[in-house]
Amino acid sequence: MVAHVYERLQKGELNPGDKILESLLAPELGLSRAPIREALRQLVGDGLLSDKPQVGNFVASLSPREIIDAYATRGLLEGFAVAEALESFAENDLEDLEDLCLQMERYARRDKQKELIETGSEFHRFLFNKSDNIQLIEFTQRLSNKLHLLFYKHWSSLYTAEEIRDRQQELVAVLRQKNQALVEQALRQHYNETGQKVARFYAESEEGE
Amino acid sequence: MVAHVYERLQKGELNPGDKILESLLAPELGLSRAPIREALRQLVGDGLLSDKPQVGNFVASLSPREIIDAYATRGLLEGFAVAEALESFAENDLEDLEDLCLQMERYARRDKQKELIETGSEFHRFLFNKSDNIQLIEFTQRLSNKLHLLFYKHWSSLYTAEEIRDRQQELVAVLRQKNQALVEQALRQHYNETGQKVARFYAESEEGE
DNA sequence: TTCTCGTCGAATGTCGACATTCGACAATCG
DNA sequence: CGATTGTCGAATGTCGACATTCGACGAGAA
Repeated sequence: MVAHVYERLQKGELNPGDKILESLLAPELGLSRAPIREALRQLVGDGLLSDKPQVGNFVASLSPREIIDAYATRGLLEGFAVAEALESFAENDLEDLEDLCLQMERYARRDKQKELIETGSEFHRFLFNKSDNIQLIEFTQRLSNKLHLLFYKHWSSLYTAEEIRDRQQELVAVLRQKNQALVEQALRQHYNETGQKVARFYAESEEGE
Repeated sequence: MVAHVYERLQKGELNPGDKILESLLAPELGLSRAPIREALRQLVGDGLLSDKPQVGNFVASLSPREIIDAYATRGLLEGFAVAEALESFAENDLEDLEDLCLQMERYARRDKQKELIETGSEFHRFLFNKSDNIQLIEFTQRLSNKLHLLFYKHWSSLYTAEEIRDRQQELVAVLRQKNQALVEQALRQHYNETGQKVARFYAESEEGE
């Protein structure tokens, strides 16, 4: 199943560039190669793996530029989605979002990496939930999977607890103004900053190998 | 191969909702079911087919709403890509684009459907070529394939020859102004209009069945 | 020593057959 | 007569084996 490979990727047992041997995964999961191949194809479609015909599947390895671009694209999509659904954010929705900000701060302070990331995902899922543009949702979901998995390990070390809280709260504050263009711009910048940071962080950690 | 199914879809031999029997395609192409399944998975990933587990693959059938959303998303992506690369459009690039506009008008007048569509694709490919955001390019390519194939038949009957020329020329005129926000807005509107029109057209042609 | 060529192993791509599951039809019951 | 259930066919999902191709290793020549 694809969930198994997801886990392996999260646990860091598989690093970017590593080759995925279907002939190893198959007996490991007690399945034949056919369903394994299907799962791998799906992961390739999600951008988590890259496929070289007649050679094999490899864990995707993004260049700093690709990382930045991927985050920028995510900001573009999410900014548009939220701006379109801006009207449907009621005051109590915004308060829920602010609660999530504070919760994230608490998790960040206590080094609860897993819970922090999960709450962060929930925050953005909440933002997106109001959108009903299926196409947009699908693309964003894919990007989210991709980025989430590739940088799961680093996420919690990018910002301090205060920065996390402030950055998220700023987004909520922009939502309150009910200005579409502003919301788009804010989310783009939000993701651009994170993209830059991830790319830098990633480049440094690659140097040490 | 996937190209074969593409053709069948273009020729209208396969209509939205139709079931794709892999056990029919396999002998037809002289292959076993394994490579057929891989090709179908790819088409599902591109959004051209939908997959119901344990049931089969079907030609994707979009609701008017999904059509509108897909075009809106395309406008979002292309608008952003072109706006980002706005600086790199030189005057002779713009002139090339204007030539393409006139060529489209000629093809439209002479009912050269195939050439018209191909030139239209070239126009937008040209717009996109300056972008180097791989993630953006990939998403747009997918959307392009999807929309192109599903509405190939109708494209040439949506606008008159003059409308086609004017609409494209207006885009070039906006490019000339070198204003990012304006470009984004223009391309979004461009695709929104087309999306609305395709959705209407499609809904009407569905009624007659 | 270094470059080239040939061989070999291993992993992917493909195949045909089997198992499983879904959907339709029909017989039975209320 | 209508609804429910059981049966049957057919298509998908899965499997193990074979064919093909790529990459590495090693031998030989310059």
